[in-house]
Amino acid sequence: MARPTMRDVASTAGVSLKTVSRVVNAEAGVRDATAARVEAAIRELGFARNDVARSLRNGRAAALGLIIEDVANPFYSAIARAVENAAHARGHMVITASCEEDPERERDLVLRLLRRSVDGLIIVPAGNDHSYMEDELSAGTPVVFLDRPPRGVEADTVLADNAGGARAAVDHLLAGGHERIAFVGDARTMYTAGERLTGYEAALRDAGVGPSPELVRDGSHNADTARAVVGELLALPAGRRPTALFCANNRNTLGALRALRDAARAIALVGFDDFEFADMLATPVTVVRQAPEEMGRIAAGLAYDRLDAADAPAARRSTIACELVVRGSGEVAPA
Amino acid sequence: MARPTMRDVASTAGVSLKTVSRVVNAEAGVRDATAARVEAAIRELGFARNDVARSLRNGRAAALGLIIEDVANPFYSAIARAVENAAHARGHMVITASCEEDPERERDLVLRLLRRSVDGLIIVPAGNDHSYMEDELSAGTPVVFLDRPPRGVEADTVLADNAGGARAAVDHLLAGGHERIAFVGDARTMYTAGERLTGYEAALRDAGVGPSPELVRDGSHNADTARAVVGELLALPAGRRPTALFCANNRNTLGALRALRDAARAIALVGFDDFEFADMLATPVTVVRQAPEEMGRIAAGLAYDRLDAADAPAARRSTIACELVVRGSGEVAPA
DNA sequence: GGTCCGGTTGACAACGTTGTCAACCACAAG
DNA sequence: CTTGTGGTTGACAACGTTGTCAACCGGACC
Repeated sequence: MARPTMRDVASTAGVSLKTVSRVVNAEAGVRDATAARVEAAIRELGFARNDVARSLRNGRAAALGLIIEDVANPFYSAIARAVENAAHARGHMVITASCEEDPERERDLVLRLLRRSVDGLIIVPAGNDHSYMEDELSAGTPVVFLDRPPRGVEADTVLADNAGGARAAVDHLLAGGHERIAFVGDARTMYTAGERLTGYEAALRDAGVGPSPELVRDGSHNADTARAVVGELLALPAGRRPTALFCANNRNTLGALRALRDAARAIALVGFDDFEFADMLATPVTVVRQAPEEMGRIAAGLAYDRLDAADAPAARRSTIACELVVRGSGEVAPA
Repeated sequence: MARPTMRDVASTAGVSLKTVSRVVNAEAGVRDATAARVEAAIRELGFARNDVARSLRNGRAAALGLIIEDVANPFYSAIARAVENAAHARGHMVITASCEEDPERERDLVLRLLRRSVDGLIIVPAGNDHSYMEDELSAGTPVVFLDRPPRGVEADTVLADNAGGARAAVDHLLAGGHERIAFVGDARTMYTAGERLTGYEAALRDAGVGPSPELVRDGSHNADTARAVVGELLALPAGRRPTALFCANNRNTLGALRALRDAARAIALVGFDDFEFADMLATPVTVVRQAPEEMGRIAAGLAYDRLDAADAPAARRSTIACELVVRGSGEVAPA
């Protein structure tokens, strides 16, 4: 036989379809003897409930949708893991999708997940306008924005304290006597990059260090471009050359470290976002640690809260502190 | 209104439900004028097809299930990414789940995914007996085992050349003049660890180097235990101490490197599985590179092949070569 | 004018489950 | 003996879609 259904189990056990459903879902009100007959039939046929039909019937897929930039980036895979843990605790599954900073693809993935009736959606947004999901939001589907806030709609949001973390990093370098501190990161139009750049600028301003446009390199999104950018910075004449680097995310940190190795230079460096081998480099890398697991956990919590809530709570925003982890690279003295 | 259905669109457009279905699925045989009316109604109501109902109707969820050990491990997240790419090309989504080496959980996740009618299942197995999925296999659901073979059933399998890679690593160390080469890895009951240990033993035997049980440490599954194990090895008296380490996976490599740093020692080391910062350590790390992206891509390909095939092909097995990447740590001379 | 034809459209059932409600039974109480 | 009660059980509709088949239409042909 193909795949047995409750109907098949019912006829084998000599009961009605509904009674099988009751047994399968452990509902009360079935006589023990009847339940035993049904269970025997289930084992005999190797029956397994069809969860697609179940989802259709009750309108929920028992799943969370997760849209991130790229699962292969450790920051996002840590988030994915945390979300999965939360979902698993509910007996839910996670449908993960990478949108690669493409707003078009983000939108496509969001709509596809909603068409599948996910119970909630956690999304690291790539786009600049999320008004397209207004309908779903007001329809009550829990949507949580992670790492970056939504634009054009109100929704639960979980952010790192990007500006605070950046400020701590730059303050740390300033305290070490640095003044020519370069910023190496993504375009400031990208939310986290913008916030980190803002924190960088604020720290410099508060320290009375004038801005130096030449040292602000906001436009590199991967390790290769960061490597090239830092190569350029190192090639500047001595008086204009930075004595320290602030790298705004893990891709840029990697690229910058490669450039320093290429040039056999060891200038001060603080990276935003920790990484597993940070303590293993010749000069262990000082970083601003984010807490991706915690961010993922909290985001899932907000989604489930909203799912459970009788009335729709107002949009909530949670900001997670970052922590400066001093390891050595940030403590290199100015040249 | 709640969420509009085709029925709503139909009554708005003044056509039948079926005609809406035809337009939504871009089926031929609808007059242009009619299609235009339907499309207008779709836009007016903000209709989106319910894919759960669609999946129920045609028996396929348009999704791939992926079971791995842990998304947060870069080896697995690279696989996840490759599988997602293949699925995306088909308009499919991926449901990813981590089973943490727990056979119980593996089984639970497999059954849950099958209950959701996934089109295919790609699984890095934790268990020792997969006969429980025989029914599904013979029912035609494509199941591909990745990184480790199934036991108790026949199914498509994609493996790395573990023994060959290990042999290449140990040959390389032997060629460098090492004889006391330690093995640091998981329990040999775990497939990949067993194969790598076999390759290690074969290489030593072929080189005429007698076995040294003291140097075979098969039992550490994470960085911390590997660190402790290597600490013990380094504490052996000079004549018994290894002059080189072969670390059987990325967790063990990390732990071993930490132990070497702790002891401020630099003995030769080759790791199985590459990692992003391997070239950035004080002594760049020589590794046997696996190709997780390729493994994931091929696994997804096998699953889709089987899905498309008219008749069920026999179980296929694909073995992916590994490549020795020489960077420095494997070329440290014996003490 | 009748017939056939291709293109277009719609009625209906089905996918497998769960919620609603009514029916049924044995037994106790009046 | 009748009525009520609580515990079991089942019939039926519904979730929203798609496959099957029949009906319908206008025009070309005899």
